[in-house]
Amino acid sequence: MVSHTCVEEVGYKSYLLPANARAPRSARRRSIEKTISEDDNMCAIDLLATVAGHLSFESGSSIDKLIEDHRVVTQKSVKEEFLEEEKPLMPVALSGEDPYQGSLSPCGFSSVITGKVENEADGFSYSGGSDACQVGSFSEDIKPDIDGDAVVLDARPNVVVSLGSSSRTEVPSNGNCASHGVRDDVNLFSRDDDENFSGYIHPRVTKNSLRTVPRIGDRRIRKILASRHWKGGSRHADTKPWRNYYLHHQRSYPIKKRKNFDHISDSITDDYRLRTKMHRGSRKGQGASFVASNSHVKLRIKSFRVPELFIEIPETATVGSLKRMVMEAVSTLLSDGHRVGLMVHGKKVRDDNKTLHQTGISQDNTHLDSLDFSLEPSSELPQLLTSHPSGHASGELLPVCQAANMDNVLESDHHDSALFPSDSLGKNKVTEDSKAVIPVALTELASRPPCRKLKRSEQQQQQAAQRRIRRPFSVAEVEALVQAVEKLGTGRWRDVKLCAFEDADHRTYVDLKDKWKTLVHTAKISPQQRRGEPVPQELLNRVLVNKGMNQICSFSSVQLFSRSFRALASPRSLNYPVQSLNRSSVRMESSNFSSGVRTESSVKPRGALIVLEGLDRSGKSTQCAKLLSFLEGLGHPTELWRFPDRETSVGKMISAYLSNKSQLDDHTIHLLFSANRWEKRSLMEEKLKTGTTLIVDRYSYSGVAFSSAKGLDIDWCKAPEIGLLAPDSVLYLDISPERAAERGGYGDERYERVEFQKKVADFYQTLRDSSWKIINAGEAMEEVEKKIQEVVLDKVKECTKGKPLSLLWSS
DNA sequence: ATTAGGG
DNA sequence: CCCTAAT
Repeated sequence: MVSHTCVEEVGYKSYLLPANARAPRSARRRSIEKTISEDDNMCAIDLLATVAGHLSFESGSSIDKLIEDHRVVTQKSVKEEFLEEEKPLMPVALSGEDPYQGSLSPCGFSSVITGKVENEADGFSYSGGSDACQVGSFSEDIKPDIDGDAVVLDARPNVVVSLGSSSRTEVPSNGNCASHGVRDDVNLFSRDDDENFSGYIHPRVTKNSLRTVPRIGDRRIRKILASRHWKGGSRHADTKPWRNYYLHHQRSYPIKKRKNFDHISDSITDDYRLRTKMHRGSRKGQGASFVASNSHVKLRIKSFRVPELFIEIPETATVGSLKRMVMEAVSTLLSDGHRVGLMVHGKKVRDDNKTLHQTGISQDNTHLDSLDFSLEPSSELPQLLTSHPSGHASGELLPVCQAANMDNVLESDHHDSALFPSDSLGKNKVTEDSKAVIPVALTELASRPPCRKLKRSEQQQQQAAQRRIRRPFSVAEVEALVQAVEKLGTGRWRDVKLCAFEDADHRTYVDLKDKWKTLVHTAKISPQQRRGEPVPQELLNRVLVNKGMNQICSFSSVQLFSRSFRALASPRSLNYPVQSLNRSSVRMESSNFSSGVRTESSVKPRGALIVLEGLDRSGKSTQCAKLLSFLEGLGHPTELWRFPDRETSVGKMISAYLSNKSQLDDHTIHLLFSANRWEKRSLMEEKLKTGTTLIVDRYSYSGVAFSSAKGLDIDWCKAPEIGLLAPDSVLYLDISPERAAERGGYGDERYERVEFQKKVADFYQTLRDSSWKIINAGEAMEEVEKKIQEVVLDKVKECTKGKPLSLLWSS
């Protein structure tokens, strides 16, 4: 019909609509079977269908013919450049002024109807305005005018044709006659919408339906501000042949619909769907008002936004062809995997699994106007329905569908589809009705084609089924997780899962990853800010120690460990070059440990080695975490370490011992603790030399003090520690054993523990040296924190200035 | 299928 | 916990 120019030439992408896109809309009645359970798409489709119907009508060609035409066009592949223009609104035939009422009453939705009516009335008014124009365009009357003018939208790219009134404005190029003509018509149209709708669209059916059932089905398309730009067009273009319309930017146009209460509308939609073959969704009710009784929410969608369409078409093209193009474009859009987007209070709701209630859509407090439906480009096809193919709840559906009301159905569809009150237009589109028009069965609509599905219902189901329940991690789980991460590092969640949570089906590796993420966060914040079951600080510190650890790191550690271990065994190997760590920051150090320590350190700024010591429960771990945050907050490279480091080979032995899985002689375990520090020595030196400050939770002093308290000779205990890096500062958190015991954690052997701790405290005293700073740990946590910060900041500055590293007890 | 991030 | 992009 219309010659099409290639859009491509223009530089746009031309899309051909799939021939199948439009199916003949022969079927008028909506058979349940036909209806496919679909989601949003369906709704949209329905709307489109309606629109299409109108268009075809206007063109005067029979539907079939239209279809044919479309095909032809498609095949020709024509690429025409058109700007699209408008879009038809679908006038929905309304009988009388209050079609709704008429229709409703039969259905029993009178109340609803009423509400709607008003709304619609509003809508009408709109239509009367500029918006109306578009509508008018559809009418045959208008055609002539349009044709004459030749709607040429223009070749320029990005011309947007808006269906709505606004569109006109936007389309400057045309602006002329055509537009004007259109407008005038529009007004007319709006009036006649109902009649036109019924008549035109469904000529056959129309007759009866009109009379008998007043439906409402008008829709207007308005242009809404385009808030979204998709690229969908291009995307689609690549993969699918489309019509010649551009979807560059799409804007959404809200289409207003009226409810169709009569069959006709439904049938139409159904037919359309069939035609288009799009089906996936079941139908949805049409604009609906919602009311909800029970826990059902009823929605009425008056309009929804569709993406913006760009069309290029030669001036010589006929209006009819233009309309067809638009129609096809719309159909294609709908069929091409677009889905309905939902916005609640301006916030986009992406989680299809959420329940309406969770989303804030509830019968009582929902302001329907706060809901916006829109068509969105979706890479994926409709995904929804598929999940629950089998609809269970047929019961409700059937009744609804059948009895009912197409209207209801339609409305539902609309909802799903997208209604959307554009901001400009649309807020009020959705209104609440006092009554529930459609009882939506939660059940699905699914498999069958229940006439309509409510998205909501679907969502609810899905949601219920999919949203997993929250299962807070227990301390034991956290420990297992921490242990696994210490072993495997981060970045291997699959392995972590297999390693520590193989039996916990409800913990996916993603969950573990997420938990780790939250643990790291938790460890960084102050205990006061934490919620939920408190996780032992000890574990959190281990989290901090291991955060960001990856396989590479662990590997390095192992290597370093081996090296240092060898070094320990035979001093000869001390000059073993430090292998470059995986990290680029680490440079190869050719110097051997000892020389490096003594001489090279002064050359460049280095990190400080800060050690926190103290009795159990003195607050070391907590303060370590705070100090870490503090230094990191200053932008100072800092890491938190702790001994024993259970990650190493020796560390595992220590772990086994500590967990009573192995019995070791006190001397043996002491040496293991010492070896554990030695295996980390080289890495420690690397870190310090490369500017990283290390905060170490327990160090040689603890080892010596505890072992000595057990009865070992203190000098013997110190021997293996000789040669380790000496801390730049030792912060001793001083607290009396009794006081520490009051903090809990000593369990039943309180007395024993206290006595032992006293011994430990005594040995600590003998180990004091100039690097020590005694901090009164009995003070408020904040005070302690503050004092520590002062001391550490000082030390860090000294080290930055080149304070040389020294060795422990070497001289 | 996993991972890494953002929500 | 979910969702998604990237791998």
